Amino acid sequence: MGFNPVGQLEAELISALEAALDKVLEDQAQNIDKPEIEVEVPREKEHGDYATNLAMVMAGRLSTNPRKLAEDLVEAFEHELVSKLEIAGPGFINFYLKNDWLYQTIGQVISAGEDYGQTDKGKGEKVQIEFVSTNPTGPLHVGHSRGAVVGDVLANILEQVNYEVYREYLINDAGNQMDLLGESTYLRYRELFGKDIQMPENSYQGNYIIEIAEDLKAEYGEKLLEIDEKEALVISREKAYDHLLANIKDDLAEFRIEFDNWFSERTLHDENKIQEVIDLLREKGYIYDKDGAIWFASTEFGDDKDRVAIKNDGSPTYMAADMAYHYDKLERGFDHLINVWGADHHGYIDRMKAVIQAFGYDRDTLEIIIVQIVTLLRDGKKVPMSKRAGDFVTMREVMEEVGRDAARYFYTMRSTDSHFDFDLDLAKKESTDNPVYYIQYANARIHSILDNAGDLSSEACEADLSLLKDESEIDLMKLIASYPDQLELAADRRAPHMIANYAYELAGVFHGFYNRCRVITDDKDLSLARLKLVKAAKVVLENVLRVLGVSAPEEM
RNA sequence: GCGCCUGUAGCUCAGCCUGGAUAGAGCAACGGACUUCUAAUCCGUAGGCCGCAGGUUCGAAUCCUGCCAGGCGCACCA
Repeated sequence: MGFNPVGQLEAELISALEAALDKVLEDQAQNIDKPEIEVEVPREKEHGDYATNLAMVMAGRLSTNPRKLAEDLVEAFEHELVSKLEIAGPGFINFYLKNDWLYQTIGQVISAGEDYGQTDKGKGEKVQIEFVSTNPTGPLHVGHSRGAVVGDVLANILEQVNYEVYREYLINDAGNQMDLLGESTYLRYRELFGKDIQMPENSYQGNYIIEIAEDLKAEYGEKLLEIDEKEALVISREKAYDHLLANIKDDLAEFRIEFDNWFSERTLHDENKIQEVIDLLREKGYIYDKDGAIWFASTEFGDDKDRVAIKNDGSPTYMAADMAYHYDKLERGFDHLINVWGADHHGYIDRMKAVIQAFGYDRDTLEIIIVQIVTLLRDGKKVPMSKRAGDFVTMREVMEEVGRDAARYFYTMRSTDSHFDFDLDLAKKESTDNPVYYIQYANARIHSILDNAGDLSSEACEADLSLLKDESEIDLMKLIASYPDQLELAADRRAPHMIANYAYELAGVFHGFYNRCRVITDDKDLSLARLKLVKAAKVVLENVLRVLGVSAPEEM
């Protein structure tokens, strides 16, 4: 575990540069602070495989000419993989590498197979990631889908680089939203028997409520009209709850999203956890009484204002339940907590971090990832989604309209910071415009090549890769080699879209290679070498698609 | 009013955290490539005061400040 060819190469270049710098400084008998040395891949290919600005940074400190310093550094530099050094521009040092490291890497990629991409960056750190966590009061809609996919893919990425990831869904199954759900269902039930009903202003009015009411009718007949209304409301609520939660679970499962734990908020109430947490915080001095309510002094930790935990009617706020829930998380021994929230909850961050601090943990133990809103586009126009009950597009509808693969890819491909315009027409298109098909088509082409190669492909492992010299071959090898590094970066930045973009780029480079370099030719040695490269590309493409949760069809 | 996100090519977006050389990609437009492993592909052309104004720096799309515009929030709702 821990195979990251690009990361390793960069580390080697940096230490070789450091050695060169030491040599130069010693010659000049200088004693000066050394900067953090960095190498980067230049934008322009003409600037080599890597470049460093070290000479320019140091020149300032030594008050010397950067180009002169660069010359000294180049003179002192030594690394077996570097074929050529060049000084350019205001004092950049450009590195040109021998291809050997690529040839070596390709072999390692094939042996690693589906493990390729795994590194030890996370060192087994235990991370809990909580996402989706919607009320079971209706089906998941498009707004939830983005958070669902982002959370899932982020979890996959973290797992790849050896974080021990635990996925959790908090079921908000307590409080007055649930009661309202029960009431809405019961009213619809009464309506089925011809009773006049008046749906309250803020009730749930989607058609799915009527379906649940019909289930109730089928199961209980008129019985719920006859019994005590309180009891009937509870039965209605529980029926709706079971039904809707099952729906949510089905939808997510079909979207290839699985959780390690479904945490019921009710258990916190039933097991008196909320009171326990309030007592604990009161002991610490962060709880006080005012205006008949019980307050949490979140301003002690940077929140805008203090927050009510127990209302003056004696019932806990959602905040109180969340406090108890997060205390429970912390007590379970995770090293780090990540919550994926919709943009409409960003105002909640400070108070939740205050909670974490009040419990005596570092506020950064809890990390909130905010996912910006989604707009659906059809025919280039926004699909209207009013907040009026029932008037929204569900996650299932989108999934069924564009397919799971496209839906998952689209929800992943943009930075979570950006508002996202989901172009339904594009996602459905089976053509070059659609990034999902573009990527999957690359995979299908790989399979086609391997099929055509027949027995030849089994000999490919022994191939002499030094025959691979075409620019498109080198580009492909480089991109393949960078996969573990990309995963580490995406994990670090909590940026699943980087991996979606990587997959797209990989497919693009592969298509370029495919068009330029015919794999199976009369030249057997070259054919074998290219087959080996194709096999490595297959490994990475399949791995990255697995991380994205997108299928890799063998033919299209 | 306060907080968070966004503003980069006609459109959709990368790049910004960690400053670097001529700012990238896809779509749309235009021009090319199929007797060849899948043309669902590839190659090329054109397209930019990186929202505006200051500042820091040898160097700013990137860092800092102010402003403008759009979005989302600012409950004893969840």
